[in-house]
Amino acid sequence: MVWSALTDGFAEALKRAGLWSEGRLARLELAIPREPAHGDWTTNLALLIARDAGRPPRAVADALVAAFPRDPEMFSGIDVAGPGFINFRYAQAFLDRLPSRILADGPLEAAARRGFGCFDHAHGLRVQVEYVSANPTGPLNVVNARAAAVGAALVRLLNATGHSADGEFYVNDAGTQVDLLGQSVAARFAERVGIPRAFPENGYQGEYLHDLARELSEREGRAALAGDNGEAWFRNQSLERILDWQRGDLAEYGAEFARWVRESELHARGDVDATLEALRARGMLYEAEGATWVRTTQLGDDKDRVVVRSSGLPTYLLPDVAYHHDKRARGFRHSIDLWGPDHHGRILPLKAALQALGLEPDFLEVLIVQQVNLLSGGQPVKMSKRAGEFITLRDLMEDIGADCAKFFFLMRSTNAHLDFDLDLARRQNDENPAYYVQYAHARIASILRFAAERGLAPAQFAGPGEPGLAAPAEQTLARKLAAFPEVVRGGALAREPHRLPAYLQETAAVFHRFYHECRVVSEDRALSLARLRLAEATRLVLHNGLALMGVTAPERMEREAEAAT
RNA sequence: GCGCCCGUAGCUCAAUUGGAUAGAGCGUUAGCCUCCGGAGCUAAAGGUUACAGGUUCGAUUCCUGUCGGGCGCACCA
Repeated sequence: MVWSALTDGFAEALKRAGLWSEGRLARLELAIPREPAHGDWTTNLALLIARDAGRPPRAVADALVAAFPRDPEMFSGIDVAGPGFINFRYAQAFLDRLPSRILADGPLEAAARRGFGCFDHAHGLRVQVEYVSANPTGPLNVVNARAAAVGAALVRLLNATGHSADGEFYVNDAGTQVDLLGQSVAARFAERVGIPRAFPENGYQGEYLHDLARELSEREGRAALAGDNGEAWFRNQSLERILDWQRGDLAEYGAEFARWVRESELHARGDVDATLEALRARGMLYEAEGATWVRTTQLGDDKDRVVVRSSGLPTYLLPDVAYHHDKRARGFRHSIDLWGPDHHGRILPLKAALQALGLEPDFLEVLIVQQVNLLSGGQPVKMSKRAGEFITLRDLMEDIGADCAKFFFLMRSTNAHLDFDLDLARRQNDENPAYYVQYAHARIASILRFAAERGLAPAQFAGPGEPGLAAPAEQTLARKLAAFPEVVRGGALAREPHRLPAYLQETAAVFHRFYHECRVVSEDRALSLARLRLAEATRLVLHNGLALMGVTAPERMEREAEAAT
């Protein structure tokens, strides 16, 4: 892989040039320049260490270039440019061999850390990604859908880059929200069977409450209503059913979770109490106004937080701390949590409380998944959370399909608001970027079928006389394919899955250009085989990129009912 | 009032963590199907990166302030 060759090369070059230090190598940043004239790879290392080395940037760059170990099979040119950039240019032989190497690496399987695009950057670092974690009080909404797409993609990206990452879903099945659910369903049920019962203030609204009430057995429900703890029965019955809905929808959507952890487990196991005592033992608690507080201000929070209310019940914070402590105890070295936009106020308190418990300051990383505005006909789709009327994950899957939904959610950076154009997503034509990428994949599959009918397959070689990739469109495409591992590495490192769809759209565009300029299957057998391998390598890269996004890569695509018009 | 996110082409968004001449899609305009899938391609037009300062070799990116939009600021989650 090019990235590791460059990294190793600079370690060697720094030593040979008498400029070695661990810290300088750590500052090495390799990038693929957007301007082709600046080569295929570039680094500003000389600019960064010039001051420290006491020499002008260009002199440092010249020294590094002179000392850089040459591999003519990989790079034909290493140049110093501008104020001191070092630019690398691929050798023709490297580009010619690239398709074969990509095909040898094969399909990407993130969980197995295998395939073209994977590289062991992290040596199995245990990372946990907690995402969605919706309350079990209703169907999953569009922000949940966005979080599901992003979280699942992050898990795959992390595994592809040598982390050992698991997805996890935290179920808030204790506390006031699910109690309120129980009260709401109990009231709806009572309504159904003709027993007067007040609907709770701020109770949950929406059609699904009636569905739940209908599903619950009239016999058991009536008995439960009569008992003292009727609401607990309704709460438990309802949240299990809602959890089943959520699990089913997420599985269908392709978001996988290694574990579903319940808040109630933490209470039952004594983890919450143990956390409280651990905080107390560390001198981080105090009593005031009848409540128990944790000294988070000592660790960067703007106020201390209540962990046990004057009623004796814990606030949300305590089980949250217990949960994250449990993650650490299970061997995860890092936790990436995806939270909704209305929860950013919880970041500082939780981080501070975890430190109060002795966890590393950077153990927890929180990504905010920003809100989604659904647009239809250029207008926002009206949703009323109060009335329980909103578009659900299931609605989205039925309307535009899981592939398209995931592609759209992953197109934008996670922490920016997203305007989701439903009309565009519904369109099955070239304006829809999801189809654009999938179409390129299907088109290549079609070319391969066409070639196979003529006895040509990418695995065949014409022999020593086989031509290289000479046409500009071929070279542009090969260079684009070579960039894929770096997109995966950068996307994982920056937690930015949106780089994948952007790259795939570019790759598809470059392929289409190649297709128009270069006839793949022709009378020239040797040339046909070389181009067929390039096309197949492109198909594999598109497949691998889509796989990281959780989007299918179809062999064929047919439009729905358009011939009729 | 305080905190977080955002402000880039008519619209929706990128810009490789501070890099070299700010790029795509949609929309607009003008073209390309005897040939491997036209769900495709080519070209044109479109910008004082909200505004004003600052930091340095270099700023869309970092800092300060102003303006505008969103979300928080509980002994709910």
